[in-house]
Amino acid sequence: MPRTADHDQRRRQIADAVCTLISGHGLDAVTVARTAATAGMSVGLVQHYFRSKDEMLLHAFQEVTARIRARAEDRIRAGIEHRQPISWVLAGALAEFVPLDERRRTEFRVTTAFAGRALDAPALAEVDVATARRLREDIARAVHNGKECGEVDPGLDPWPAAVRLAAVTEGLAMQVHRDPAGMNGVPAAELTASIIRAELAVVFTGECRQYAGMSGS
Amino acid sequence: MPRTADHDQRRRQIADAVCTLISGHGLDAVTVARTAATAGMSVGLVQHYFRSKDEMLLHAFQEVTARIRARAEDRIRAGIEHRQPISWVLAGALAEFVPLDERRRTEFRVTTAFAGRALDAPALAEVDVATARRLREDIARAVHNGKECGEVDPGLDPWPAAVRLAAVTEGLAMQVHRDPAGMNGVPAAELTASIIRAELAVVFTGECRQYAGMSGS
DNA sequence: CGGATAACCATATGGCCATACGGTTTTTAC
DNA sequence: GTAAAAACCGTATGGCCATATGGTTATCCG
Repeated sequence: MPRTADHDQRRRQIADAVCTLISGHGLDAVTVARTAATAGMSVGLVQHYFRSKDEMLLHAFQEVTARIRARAEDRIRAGIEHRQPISWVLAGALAEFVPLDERRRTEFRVTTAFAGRALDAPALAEVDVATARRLREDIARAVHNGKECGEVDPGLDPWPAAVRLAAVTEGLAMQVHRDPAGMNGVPAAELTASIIRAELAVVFTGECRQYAGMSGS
Repeated sequence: MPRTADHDQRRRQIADAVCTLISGHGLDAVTVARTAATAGMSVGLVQHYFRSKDEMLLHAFQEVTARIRARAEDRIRAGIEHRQPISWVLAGALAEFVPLDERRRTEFRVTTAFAGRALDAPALAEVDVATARRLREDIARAVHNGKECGEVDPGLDPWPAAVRLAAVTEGLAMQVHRDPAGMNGVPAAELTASIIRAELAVVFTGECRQYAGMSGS
């Protein structure tokens, strides 16, 4: 009987506006009024879809992390279809987190801003922790699968390796964020590629003798 | 002729209050009034020492980064005096940045909060960038000195190695921050030590045949 | 002693923001 | 066609905050 609208689409629209504002002027510049204006709607409508500002921010955070994760998974799926070695696929997926172009830069700014606020906002912190854990699990699974393909030494424990790879990726993202032009004459993209490659070479020591696979437990 | 007070001490006192507030309740909880109360003084006095809130925050950020750096340098100096291998000394210095105890946890929270705000505060960003650059320079110098001691292959370029070591350290700090208890049954301290050790082993491949030294260009 | 100067204080002010609230419009079911 | 429910709007309100301002107090020099 009632008038109807696409709830999820509206909420995504608002989340987009939040991200635009954060990326452009920082998390402190995000007010409900400004978000509504950016999204092209009224303050009241934003309130209609989110009980409070905190709820709105939480949803935006979940939205952006989900989007990044989806991109990484797409890359992995594509790599598998093209029968690339796992280490290649993983290198590409990890590079998704390093702010090397405008899109990734925007995402990095948004997630970093949220991570900063997560320091004293348990709901945001939970998203942050869960996201990081999932990434580690994905990496560990890739390493595990690498064993079956002969790319990884069967005796290697995937977990410390996953923590390590997640750490370099995240740290590298910070470095590139601070010096987008690169360091000591080396462009950021090359630096990133070489460091990730080197780091993966420590784990993926064997040749690939099967096609790549990332799925399965 | 005038009444006199220790300017720098007062400013440090205020910076301490800011850090206490950030660590306890986040950067958003830092107001001039609350800072004054925490520092045990009036709002007017804080204004007397800082023209604006931004100036106050900037000084607090500089203060805390300087303090952390001083601690790392102390560690290095002590290591040199005890004739430890450079890789040992460096391992200890890098571990200073990982939030493994309450003091480091507090510092990590404060610097991370500032790093988040630095996304749209050029003055803070400058401090952040400069701090990171200095750390890389210190690491690169250590690697360079490692060559003269025979711990490092003379053909190795210290710069990518320094970026890489800085990246793992920073990334590891994030991981430990999110999972202070450790991951997959491995305590955070052990995980940290083993990863830093492994990472350093890639660079410091030789035996130490001289006493350690970190100074010099 | 006196006055200049810095240290220090309490309050006023003006702006911004999250949220509350009362309303109008549109759709659909019957 | 009408009633109900949701979509949507604009404004009011109350709180909080940075900063401005007009003071008082202590110290020291001459």
